[in-house]
Amino acid sequence: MRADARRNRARVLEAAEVVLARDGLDASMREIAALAGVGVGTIYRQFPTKEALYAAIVADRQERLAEMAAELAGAADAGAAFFEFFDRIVAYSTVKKILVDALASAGIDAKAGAPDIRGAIGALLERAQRAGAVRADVGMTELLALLSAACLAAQHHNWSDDLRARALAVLFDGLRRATPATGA
Amino acid sequence: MRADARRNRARVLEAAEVVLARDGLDASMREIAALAGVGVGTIYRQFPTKEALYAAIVADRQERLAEMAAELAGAADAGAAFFEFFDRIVAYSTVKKILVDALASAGIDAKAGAPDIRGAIGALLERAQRAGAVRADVGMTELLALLSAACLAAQHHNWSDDLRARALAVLFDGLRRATPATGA
DNA sequence: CTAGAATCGGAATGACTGTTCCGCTTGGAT
DNA sequence: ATCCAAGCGGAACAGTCATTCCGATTCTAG
Repeated sequence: MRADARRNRARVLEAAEVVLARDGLDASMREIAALAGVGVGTIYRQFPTKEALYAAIVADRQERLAEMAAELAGAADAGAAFFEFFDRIVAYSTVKKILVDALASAGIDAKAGAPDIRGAIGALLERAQRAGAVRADVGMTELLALLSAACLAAQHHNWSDDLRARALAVLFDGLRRATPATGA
Repeated sequence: MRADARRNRARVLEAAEVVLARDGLDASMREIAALAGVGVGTIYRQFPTKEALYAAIVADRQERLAEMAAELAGAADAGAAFFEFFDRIVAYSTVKKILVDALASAGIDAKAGAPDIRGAIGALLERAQRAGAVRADVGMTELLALLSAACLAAQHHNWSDDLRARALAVLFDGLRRATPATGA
């Protein structure tokens, strides 16, 4: 690979991340090319399609998520590990919008699969459920929906650490077990 | 107004709501027209622009939501009323955010004349807490944070009715009480 | 320095989009 | 039954988009 090609690849990725964060997934290739200071053809040499470009960015973010999960995978307290992972993702998402998009493609959008992330979260969930720390009737779909919900709100409203703690406390209580039937 | 025109207007509104909920902002007028079983020209006779069509749906939805809030304000079961209204708002938001964004980008203020949803849900919360259906240590701040989270996720991922029901079931259990000291 | 291959920019392509327009159809008052 | 304006469908227009393509440029091996 020629030196200028490698340099342009990096510039394109950097520009794409900026434009993606600002304009969402409707960002146009022309705009990314303009910000990177290259022609659109240059982008297509490295990334055959728009989805491929986004996938390259998302894959990087997902890798970092997986590392975070792996750290907690062998923790002694399965319940605490699960809830801490949840909390750390939400806290991090306040800073990184891209992470939210990564979660979207990993969990809810069944289109682009990310088995490593799903697997990592799934393992934490299953361990926590076996330990009795999380109710058994919660699946990956519901979990990712709620995790994504917290991330989106935290990012959108700039949740303070305090608000995050109180909001997640309520959510975590719901995740622990179904409310026993006690009227009302 | 001729009878067939009125009938087509209703069919267009119904179809537009379905398509917008499914495809988001990228929904095309052709597709709405196809689902409604009319030509695109028929839509433009009633709604001069795409934004006008969105505005009509927003107005229609807000009216229905305001009616429901008034209805639930005096319901016998304060807890059920609270949770039902919460659910309705989340369901409604899957459509509303899309529309509000579209209207905002067009410079139209969609919030003018909107019902005071914040005040409505505040009243419902207080009543539900007095009835013991919602834990007492949840304030409007936490409630709105969680409500916003659910709405944002529902918008962002186009939650199906089924997913919304299951995700909110967990959240509602968390809202009912702190983790029971005595398990079931 | 030179050749020639790798890489470039950006015009061209084709498939969309919202919107306009017009000849044909049809409701409903007479 | 007749009439005609209100209403209709969908082709046509102008713009966008992602993607392809190719002549011009630039890097680098020899």
